[in-house]
Amino acid sequence: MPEPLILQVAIDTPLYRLFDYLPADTGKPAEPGCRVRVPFGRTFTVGVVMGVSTHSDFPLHKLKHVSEVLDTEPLLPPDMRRLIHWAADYYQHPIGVVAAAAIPKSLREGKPLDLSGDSLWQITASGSQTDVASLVRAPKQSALLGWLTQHSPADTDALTSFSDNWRTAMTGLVAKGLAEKRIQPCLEINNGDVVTATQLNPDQQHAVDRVNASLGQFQTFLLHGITGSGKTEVYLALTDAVIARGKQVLILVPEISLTPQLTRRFRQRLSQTIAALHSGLNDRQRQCAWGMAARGDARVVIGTRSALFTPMPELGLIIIDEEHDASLKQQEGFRYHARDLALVRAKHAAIPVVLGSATPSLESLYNAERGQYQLLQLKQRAATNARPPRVEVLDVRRRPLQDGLSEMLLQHIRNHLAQQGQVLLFLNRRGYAPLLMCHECGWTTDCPRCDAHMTLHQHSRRLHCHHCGHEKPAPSSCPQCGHSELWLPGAGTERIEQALGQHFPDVVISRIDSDTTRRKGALDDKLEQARLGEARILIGTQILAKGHDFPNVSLVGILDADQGLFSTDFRGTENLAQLIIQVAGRAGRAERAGEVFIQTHQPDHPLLATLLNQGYTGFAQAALAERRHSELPPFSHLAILRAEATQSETVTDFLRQAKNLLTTGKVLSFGPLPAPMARRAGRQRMQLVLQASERRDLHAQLYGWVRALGEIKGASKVRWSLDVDPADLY
DNA sequence: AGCACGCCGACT
DNA sequence: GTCGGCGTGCTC
Repeated sequence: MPEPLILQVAIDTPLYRLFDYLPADTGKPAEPGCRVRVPFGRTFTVGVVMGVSTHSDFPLHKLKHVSEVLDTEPLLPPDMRRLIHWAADYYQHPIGVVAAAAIPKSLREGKPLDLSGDSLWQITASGSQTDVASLVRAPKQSALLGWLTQHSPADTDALTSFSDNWRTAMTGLVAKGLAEKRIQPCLEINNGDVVTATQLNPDQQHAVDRVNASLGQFQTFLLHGITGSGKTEVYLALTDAVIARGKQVLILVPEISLTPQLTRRFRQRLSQTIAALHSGLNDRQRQCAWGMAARGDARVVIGTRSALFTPMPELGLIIIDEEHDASLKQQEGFRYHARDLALVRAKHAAIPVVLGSATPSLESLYNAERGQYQLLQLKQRAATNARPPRVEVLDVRRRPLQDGLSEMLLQHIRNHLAQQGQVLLFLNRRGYAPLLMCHECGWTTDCPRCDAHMTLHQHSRRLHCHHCGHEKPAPSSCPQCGHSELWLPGAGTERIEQALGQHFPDVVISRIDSDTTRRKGALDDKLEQARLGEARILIGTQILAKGHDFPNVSLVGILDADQGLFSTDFRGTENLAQLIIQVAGRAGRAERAGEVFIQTHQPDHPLLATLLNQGYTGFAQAALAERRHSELPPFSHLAILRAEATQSETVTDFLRQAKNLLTTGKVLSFGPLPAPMARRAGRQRMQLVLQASERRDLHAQLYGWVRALGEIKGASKVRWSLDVDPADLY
């Protein structure tokens, strides 16, 4: 009797194992990498075959049959399956959940891979010659034809915004030969002229040569290039070289809208099929781009974190832009770091990786220092006449701040505006004021569900909790003592915008934060307005710090550096230093040398001093020395068990038992400690921090420990998650 | 995570 | 009587 064939299937469920199935009754084979529909519990679900075997640990008579094989060709090639296994093991996350993260949603749901692209409708030659008024008997068609003369070709989104029921009219126009449907491939190819490459400067050329010399083997390069030094030119030259060898290139960028910008630049320069994977795509476009890369039709993929999981059969190079950026680490569920996984993928594929940044992470600098990575430096600004900005600390102690702005800073703003400069102000706090306080009795606007204040949003006269989303009308007098004078300490972007409007009534001010850019396309509009110089003062949050080019900005102001200086997190100062350098890099990118002003109550803070006197590298040296001294990453390895429940005793109990389940002295544990915001959205949050000197000791412990956690009594009342290599301790 | 079973309270 | 509250157990 032949041994039964057992299919090992990854299923999107929080269980740390594969599920064994018998082949489909139809006899259709399911190779590893194919999706299968399977009976699971009392329902059906879609899974991916990760392997086949001749035996199962599960009783044979209890095995069910696969109900349908969804792919004839493997959807996930062997290297992707290997990466999924590796990641599930490293992050101690259920393999089915990891596999699900590697596949676009529509494919995860079992739909066939559809590479047909978007539908576009366009006016035909006969349509453009037809007098719109001649369609008197069909007013809807007449109107649509008139609209099409202006908007052809139009996609479904555009047509829907014209009219909800355009399809009937369109069918009529198509029948009359006045309009036609065309399929737009989901990959755009540059049909126009290719912009010629600019001459690389010696630093750039050296970097390109070094990476080119390593093609075909695993090697990590840290490309440390000051802002404006032309990292993108290096990426373009490398991509060109790799494509010329018949290989594909994967480029990862941080979240928040940088993808379109970079994609545009690549399309202008390379007449290549480029797939962009960013948040603006719908499910269809996403799976189409993914599929084109998987077939090898797309030679370049540019995307955010999750694009790391795009199958690319001819992958020759991975580039991680802004490798220090926190958005490369997923902060919920499957908490992977795309940069770290990229290194694993590159190692398996025997190809080089380039990590680019003006402010590399301390981990990467340390790896470069000890020879793990090759350091490539770009020290010259690429644009010939650009000069580095002048940085000045504004000591705001004992000087009255009006709505968060010092008189010194206002004076500088006046000067720059008078000289036709553009001003960019950065404040990582949105809203009008971070809280309201009663001058009489000290009452504050505490969130009922969090250990946090509620922020006043003046425009809507409402209080918002930025941590749980709770909202209510802002009171006009104190609800506790009835006093009518409520004090508004501190300022957010909304308040700065209003104050600036009073100081500079004739100047266009643009506020760029998540409140003003919620509408789709609003961010792009605002960025365009800023680039063109229509808005003379820009005030914004984090969004403004990320790589956008504003050639006319001559003054950059960091309104509250104290926020970062007082951060309790071990990466707090690193993040602040990166932010200051990144934001400062927005100043004076064109012909004008810029000025950067940092408002602080801590002008003598050693971090600021080191950063300003010795630059980012000097700061990094000092910060690494501090990390070494306190045995923090990269000099030790951390994992956090985060847990929350409605009752704090439930959480403490759970974490205490978890701590008792640790079996080795090589892993130290700290806690249970309350999370920095102990109560959030009505739930009590605690954590247990694990620390080990050796990575392998930590991982040897995690495997059994994580599986034992679910067995803890009372665990079902606790929401817990493990974070390996946490980005922060929050 | 879903989903269903199961055993107690307040409704037509 | 039964609708539904969420505790508990299971998923090849």
